Amino acid sequence: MMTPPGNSQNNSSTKKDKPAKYTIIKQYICENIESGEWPQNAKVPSENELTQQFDVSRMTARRALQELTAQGILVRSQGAGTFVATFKSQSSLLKIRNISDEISERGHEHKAQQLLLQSIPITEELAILLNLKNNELVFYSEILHFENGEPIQLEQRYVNASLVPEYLFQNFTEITSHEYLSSVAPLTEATHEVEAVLAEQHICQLLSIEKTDPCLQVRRRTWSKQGVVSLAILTSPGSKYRLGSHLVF
Amino acid sequence: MMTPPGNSQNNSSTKKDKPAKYTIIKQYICENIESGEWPQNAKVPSENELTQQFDVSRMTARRALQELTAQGILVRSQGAGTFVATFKSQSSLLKIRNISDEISERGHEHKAQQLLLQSIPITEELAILLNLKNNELVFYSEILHFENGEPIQLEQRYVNASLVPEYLFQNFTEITSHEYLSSVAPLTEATHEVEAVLAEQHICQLLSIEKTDPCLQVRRRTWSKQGVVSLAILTSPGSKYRLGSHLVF
DNA sequence: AGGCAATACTTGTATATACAAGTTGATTGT
DNA sequence: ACAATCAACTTGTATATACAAGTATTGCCT
Repeated sequence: MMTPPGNSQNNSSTKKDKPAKYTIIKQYICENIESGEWPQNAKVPSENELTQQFDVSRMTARRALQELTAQGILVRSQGAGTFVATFKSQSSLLKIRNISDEISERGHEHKAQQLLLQSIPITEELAILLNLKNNELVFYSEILHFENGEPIQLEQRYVNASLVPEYLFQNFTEITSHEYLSSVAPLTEATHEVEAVLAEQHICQLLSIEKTDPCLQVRRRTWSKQGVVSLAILTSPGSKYRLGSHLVF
Repeated sequence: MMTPPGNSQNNSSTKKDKPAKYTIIKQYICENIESGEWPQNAKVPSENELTQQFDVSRMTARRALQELTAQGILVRSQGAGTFVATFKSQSSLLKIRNISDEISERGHEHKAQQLLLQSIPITEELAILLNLKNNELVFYSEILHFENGEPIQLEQRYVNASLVPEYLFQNFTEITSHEYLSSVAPLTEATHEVEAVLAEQHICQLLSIEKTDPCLQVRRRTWSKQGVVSLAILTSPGSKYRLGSHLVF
């Protein structure tokens, strides 16, 4: 009998084969991160150091670091070193931004992303929901277009201002509420907005978190010729669990 | 002025540096997939073939294939070859299953996952929601435990049966409704279930899809010592957009 | 024709090497 | 004291090689 593809999922609980060297190094790194030995932004051993510690070639040590980087656990910087990713660099906030890279990777030309950042009048409800004072909340929106003007994606984020590094603000263009609405209007209908606010309440319940819990909200809506695909995420930064997501075309 | 970390996000629209060789190969592969030249399950040129076509070393060709595999675009099988990933192998359904791999990768022992598959009485509402006849719907649940019994994750999936390959059924243990409820009871409270059903409606609105549209629903809830993190996804398989997500510890 | 073994091809792991390019800190000269 | 230069270290790209291990086909023998 021929085994159908995908059925060869050997139950990983009974793995007697000795693990590969790069796997051992990956586990070593993960254990140090999980135990708190290496906190956020901590420098992890360089390729050469791992080469000596584990008596492997540089390419083997490199593979471990590269795979953990692909998983978002580490961050590498040419010339500087490899570091434990921070919550921010692992969060949806940054992962969603990488969609821009994914698009260009597949050869599609797309306009430089249009970044809009502004303070908005905060409803009392929203302030309670995010457990924030007025000046601590930042509304952050981003639009991507293809070269022909076809909209790809609109993002709207309500973010705790203390989570946004100051230098990031310099890259944003502050616009008036009127400018924002006129640029977004072709994309989003008012009805959707209303529904989104309603859904907000119930997602909170679905997540089993109190409305007064501090949280990072990312709301995402993506357009295509076929229709609309959307995703809403609520992440509690207090927990050690990091919820990441990405969209693949 | 010192550049803060993360600010060195060179706008990828003005990249004059000639791309790396492995990048060119990646684009070549992506273009053939996007144009439909290489459909799902199509065999991609092997490492040796790419080596000759692009006049690079095997390791360079290999890197292109590996990175696209990490992105879920390709699927590799030792001895057989590299293939374009199918919708199923890219979908949330399979990606969520990989959480099990991620856990063991980080050195945590965990029990073999408990798989429960059963036909359930379908409410009329649910049948309309999924646009399915009675015998086409499959309820599929999965529970992960740590070795000490601490629950990690419960998944509940209502899936179009035609999307589930037949051979997959052989791996599942069919249990009675009573057995299921008794095993799930310690994990999920009734109140959460009620809220989930309510949220279902509003997520549908948030996604701007009709309730009669065929869709694949994945509902996920994850436990930790700190609290509960959960994610709900609705994907329209009719569109060419594939929505993937994963959870990182 | 059926079963079996050898073979060719594929991906997986691992090493060794070379140079390019970015970062950091120390040294040196003004 | 300041600035420029240099050296050391880091990651990025690329090649060449070797063997292990899984898959599929071919062809031989019964």
